[in-house]
Amino acid sequence: MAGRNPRLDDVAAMAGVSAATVSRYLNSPEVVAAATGARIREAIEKTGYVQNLAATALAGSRSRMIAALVPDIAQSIFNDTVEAMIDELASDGNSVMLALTGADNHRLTREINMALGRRVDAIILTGIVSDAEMRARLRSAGITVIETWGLPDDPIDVAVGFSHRAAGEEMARFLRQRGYRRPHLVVPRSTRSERRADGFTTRWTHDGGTEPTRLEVNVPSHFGQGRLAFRGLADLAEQPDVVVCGSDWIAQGLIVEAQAAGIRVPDQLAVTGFGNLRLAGDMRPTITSMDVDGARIAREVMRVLRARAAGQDIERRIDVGFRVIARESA
Amino acid sequence: MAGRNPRLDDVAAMAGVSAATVSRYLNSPEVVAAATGARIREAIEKTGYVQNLAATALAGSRSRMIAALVPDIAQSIFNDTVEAMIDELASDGNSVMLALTGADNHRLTREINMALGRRVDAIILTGIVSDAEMRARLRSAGITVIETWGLPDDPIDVAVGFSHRAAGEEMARFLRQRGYRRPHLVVPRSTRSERRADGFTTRWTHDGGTEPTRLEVNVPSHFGQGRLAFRGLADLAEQPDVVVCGSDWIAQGLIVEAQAAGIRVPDQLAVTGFGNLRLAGDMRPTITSMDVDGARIAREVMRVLRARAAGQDIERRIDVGFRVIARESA
DNA sequence: CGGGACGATGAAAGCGCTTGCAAGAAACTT
DNA sequence: AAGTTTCTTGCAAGCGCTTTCATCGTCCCG
Repeated sequence: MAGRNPRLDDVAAMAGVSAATVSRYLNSPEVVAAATGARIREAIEKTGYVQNLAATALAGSRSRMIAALVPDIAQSIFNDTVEAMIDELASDGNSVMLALTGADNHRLTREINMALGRRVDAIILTGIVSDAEMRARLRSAGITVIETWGLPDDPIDVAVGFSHRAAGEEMARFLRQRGYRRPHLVVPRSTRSERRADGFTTRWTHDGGTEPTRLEVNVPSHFGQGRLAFRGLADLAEQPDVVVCGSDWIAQGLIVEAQAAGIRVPDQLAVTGFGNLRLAGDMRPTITSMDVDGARIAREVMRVLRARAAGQDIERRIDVGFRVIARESA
Repeated sequence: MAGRNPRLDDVAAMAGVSAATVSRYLNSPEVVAAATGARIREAIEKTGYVQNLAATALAGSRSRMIAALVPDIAQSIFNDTVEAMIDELASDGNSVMLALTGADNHRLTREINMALGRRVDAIILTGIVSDAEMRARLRSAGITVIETWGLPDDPIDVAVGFSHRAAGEEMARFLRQRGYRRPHLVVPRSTRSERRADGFTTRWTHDGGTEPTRLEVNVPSHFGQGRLAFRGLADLAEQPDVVVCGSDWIAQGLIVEAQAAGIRVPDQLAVTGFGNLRLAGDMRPTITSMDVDGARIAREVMRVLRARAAGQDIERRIDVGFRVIARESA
């Protein structure tokens, strides 16, 4: 074993047992005799042995790797969820392959293939896989596939999320009840945001309101887009009394810009965000937002994963809901 | 091949060649004859073959997996760098194992072991590995280890970053030159931030200033801590004329809170941040900050990785520098 | 037209681990 | 004391790929 990494054999030889026994000790210590276990432990210590997990994955049925695909992490509403999941997965002894899919389909496809190639135990998706062929492949891959944040009618395997359309409707109901008349929507170009905006519009007009005006902004959404959105208001024929933003960052930027222009929020212009990020409660004024419990999503994902690992059945659609957090800005 | 994933053999059989040839086609298409290649391509298509990368890693010398260890991603100054790196690595055909180490050493150790076990080709660290034994293990692991953001005198392998001490000194110089007299430091409890604060203090007092007051805040730093920091000012015996914040988020929170209290920034109180996040340029007033080119760090990391893959030599300490971005807030 | 060079391919030996099967030892039973 | 169980452990056959070495044509040149 000079010059190379110690292997199972080396440990076995030193402990005076076979490789099989060492393997058993590693995977289920309780099946080897206590005395033998002690010798093995000592040998591992002495050799500095580190199990080669590539070999383990190949020989065994599980890789203990989970792929998480997210659009981005630079500034993302998903980060809390992703962070919580990675934490939990790590303490269960898994590794997480994080892949960024951006907005385009091509990268999603590439990363799914990569994950499949690595024989991950599960794939956690954020964002929608629209390609039918890919959905079929994932479905037949024989691994756990969890779609998060959205809640499709027919998930690939399991979905953990909420209805974005319903969330939009709820916001419309809330603002209408507060007496606002003329909402303006700032909508990031993502399927989810658009769905919320559609839900809002449907509900608003259904309740007798006039069709809300709408401004589309690029993803990922950030502070600066809120500023742009504020300037965009000048172009509108009629001024809105409330701006419904697709994210808290946009709301934050819009508020700061409005204040700089001497406009009082919410007296002269109300603003709502989405995501209930920490900053929403910290801004002055505090931002009315829509809360989605990212940590809850992470917990449910873990529950699914653990149930699957234990061979138990699990529901296919898990609704974590949402709720409006009424604060000062609207 | 009924009921199981297609293997190299299946493809080989269908294409009428040996497994070795298919393997060659996969790894260096140019060495197999064009006609053979076409047949193989077709067979891959038909079988829906996906290379088992666990087996590839075991048989070959590389795993094409890179481990990236970061303290957190929920709200982190490193995210831009991490995102850029993951992107680049993916387009080079690598997978990224992302692990969160938090503030405590225990998780760092666990995740390094996991990475070593997976036989990753390289480990990219953010944050300092202080444990001498772990440094030794990493050093002797025979893989590329890149420490980022910091710039230790004696890197484990390669370091890409800048001197936090020097950055602190530079900020002191800058503020002194602007005529400020009484700085107050808001310092997140991380080695890097503390080093910058120390650099600031050293330089400031060396130049004849009085020792700056200092408030420590928890990591990860965020908006809300800026608000707390502002309230903390009331407890100071003498009011500062400039608050030097450990991050742009803190600066942002502090500014918003100060404005809510009717204090004009920077006339009555100047504020500086760190990181030059997008929001720093977007706030009103815009925030004077310290720019570290996260994308540049990512690029340099990639350069190191590619040089190593090509067997070339590379310098051990790569200084990406920093610079003060003077804006309205100070 | 013989011989060396070269290009394309196959055979087979691993890479380091897991796991089904079987056997030996030890502990109970009757 | 012989027959059963129950524990422990070893043997050996993979898991699906890569890679060295050897083989077999072809092509080119003198």
